[in-house]
Amino acid sequence: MPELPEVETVRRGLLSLIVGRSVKAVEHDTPKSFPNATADVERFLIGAKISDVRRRAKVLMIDLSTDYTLVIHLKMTGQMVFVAQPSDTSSLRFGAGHPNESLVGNLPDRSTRVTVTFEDGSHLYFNDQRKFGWVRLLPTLEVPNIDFMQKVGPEPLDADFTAEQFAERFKRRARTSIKAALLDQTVVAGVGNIYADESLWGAKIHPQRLVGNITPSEFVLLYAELRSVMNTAIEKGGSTDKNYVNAEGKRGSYLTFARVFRREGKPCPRCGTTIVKFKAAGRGTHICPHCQILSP
DNA sequence: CACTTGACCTGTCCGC
DNA sequence: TGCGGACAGGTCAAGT
Repeated sequence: MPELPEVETVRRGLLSLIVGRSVKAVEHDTPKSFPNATADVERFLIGAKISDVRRRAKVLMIDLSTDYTLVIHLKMTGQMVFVAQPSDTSSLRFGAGHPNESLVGNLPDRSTRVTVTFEDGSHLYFNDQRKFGWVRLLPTLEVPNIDFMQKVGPEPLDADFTAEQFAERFKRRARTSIKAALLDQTVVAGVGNIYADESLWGAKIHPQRLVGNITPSEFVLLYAELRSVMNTAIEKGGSTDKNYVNAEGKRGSYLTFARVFRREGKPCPRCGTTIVKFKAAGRGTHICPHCQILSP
């Protein structure tokens, strides 16, 4: 579930919560979660001070004073949660469904894969129910060289990323569906299932339309909708369906504003037609069958 | 090579 | 109530 807006929300939270703190200890459950050698951890992580928190696509990067970086992918159910005190339950006072509702109880819990303890006694927890996510410790200079960074497409929210560049990126996937192409991280970075559906609805494009049949003006519309939807989602603190929480363990509220995602059976906000859900590009897909038609 | 499907996991929900 | 199976979706490996 963490897509670009969710990872960006976590990044902003961590930036104000952990920069300047020094790492005292690190624990992890399985090598899959944190595959680094103990010697590297001892040498480049323990005692290091957090200097910056960055993001590229859906990948989070925590820079250390040792010129090493913690590279983190949350995949589907990953969370990065900072807790000032182990017994801090102040965030639990909000009711269920409230935008500030905490979705995490006392940490660590059974989903906790990595625990970072800082010198001042505060903690950073990497929780990941389904164990798809990972944390790796790499030299900062080597991060751009890992496979994912070499292949990933441009950042859709970059100020100098134009609609023309956006359309150009899709030419390599002309024979596939527009939804599959949107989800392809090598075309454009950071788009996942939620914002693919939301932006296609905004641009009135059926997800199964072939890329090669999308007109230039439709690409301009899709570009604008994608950026608009993602910016709105960042403002709302991201989308929380089940697991996603920000750096303080709190949910995001974008889904209360979603137009089609998880709204099957409800009316399209534009025309009132009932929204339907089906499978496209291997994913649950939501459309308005009146606004988004397959053949013109 | 271009593209699609399955695997990786666990918790939740649905139907019997 | 219990139980099996479908489902959730980011990415990579394997298959068509």
